[in-house]
Amino acid sequence: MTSVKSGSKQDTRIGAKPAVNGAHKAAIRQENEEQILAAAEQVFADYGFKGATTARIAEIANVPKANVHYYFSTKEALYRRIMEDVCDHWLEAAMTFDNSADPAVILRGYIEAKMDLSRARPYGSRLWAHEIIRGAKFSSDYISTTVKNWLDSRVVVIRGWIDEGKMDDIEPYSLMYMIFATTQHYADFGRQIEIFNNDKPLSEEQFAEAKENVVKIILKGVGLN
Amino acid sequence: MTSVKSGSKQDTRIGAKPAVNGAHKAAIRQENEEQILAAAEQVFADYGFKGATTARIAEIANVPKANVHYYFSTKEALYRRIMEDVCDHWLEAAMTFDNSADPAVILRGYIEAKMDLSRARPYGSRLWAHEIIRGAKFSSDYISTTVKNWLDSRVVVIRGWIDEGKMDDIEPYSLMYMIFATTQHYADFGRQIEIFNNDKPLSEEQFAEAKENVVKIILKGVGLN
DNA sequence: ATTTATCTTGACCGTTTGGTCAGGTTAAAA
DNA sequence: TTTTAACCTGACCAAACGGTCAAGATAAAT
Repeated sequence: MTSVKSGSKQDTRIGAKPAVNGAHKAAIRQENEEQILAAAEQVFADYGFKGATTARIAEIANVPKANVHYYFSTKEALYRRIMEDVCDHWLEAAMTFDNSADPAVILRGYIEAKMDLSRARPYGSRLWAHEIIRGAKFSSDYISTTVKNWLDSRVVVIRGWIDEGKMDDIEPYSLMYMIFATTQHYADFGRQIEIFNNDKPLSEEQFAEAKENVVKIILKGVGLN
Repeated sequence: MTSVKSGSKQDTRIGAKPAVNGAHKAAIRQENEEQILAAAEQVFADYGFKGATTARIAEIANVPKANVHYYFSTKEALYRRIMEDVCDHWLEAAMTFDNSADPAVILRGYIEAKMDLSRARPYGSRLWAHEIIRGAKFSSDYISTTVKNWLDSRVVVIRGWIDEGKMDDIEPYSLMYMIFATTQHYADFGRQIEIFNNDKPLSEEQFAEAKENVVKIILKGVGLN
């Protein structure tokens, strides 16, 4: 980790100065923000908004607490910023649920995308879980607009499939909730699964098998293929 | 609510005194403990162990904060006590998953029992979610013994069904995780579902339909019936 | 009627919390 | 080289935190 950041001692390395147009300062800012954001995502995911402390975030980010407040005015501002990131990633996965292909292909793709997201960014999933469990105090607007609009449009697509006789007559909301629940479970309850798995995280093979099983049960369960 | 509890003023009601053998004192203790436990379950479910405050618990239980500490020595003792209750209720639902009947009947019964528990005691489910998300710091022993033993024994039962050709060859752990996830989702993410449902909690009819859909998808998904 | 055991609670304590700030360092611009 | 703008942080603060306690109130036992 050859940090761009210089310590409190003067940096005398050759080439440590100019670059172009204040690139050094910009790099410092970017690196510090990233470190703080990553630490905050983890701490908020572990303890929720109320339970998380700025001191712990600073400790994990490896910066003094005052520096956290230099980059993010308040704990709430930091939390909101991370929620935005989480939502952006969720939207990305949502985009894989288009309506341009075979229902089975689309559902498989969406389930796999969500499970991969669960594995790649478990902290984001857990943060979302905290947020909803607590009553969605910061994100009810986002859910009742962006997410709900997306969900409702997918429900229409699914109802279309049902009307065309491509799948069983299943209430689409129930199906979508099931997909949400199952895919996020592998992140949110990852610790529990780990304990059941003899205190070892799921290997890549185990996770791939789990993914395939989830796809298989759901697709067959709604009469696809 | 004709409280047994007398205020700070003297209680001069006829019949307010003896009962039998200190029954009044016992009733006071029971009522206060119940009120505190109910309040604590809610507050811990909302904020997790770290985020919850004894002041908030006292406020909701409608007793002075010092009284909370009179009945439960520490915040942690109170938390552990509630976790025990939650585990007891989980065990009750687990018992419905016996191995004495038809696989479809057993699975249906277990799924319905877990969903009913989700609806009847959403706070317990959310508290469990907090506990696991944070890393099961208080309950990893319980999970790695009681819960794991139960789960492993159910996995054996399911493998038996598969060997007998009664259902598809599905990894039993994947199936059980799916049931855990989906049934608990209706409690843990109840707020999200409520928002999707036009800001109204699911009615009894809606919930019954959801339950039936979950059962239908999973049973068909694993090739039962 | 008196004693004893339990219940009640305002006031308090040491610690942790989110947040501030003055005074310093460093890098870029002039 | 000097100036300026951005970055850094130890020390600090008021509020909130978990927990304690002495003194009083109430109910059961004697």
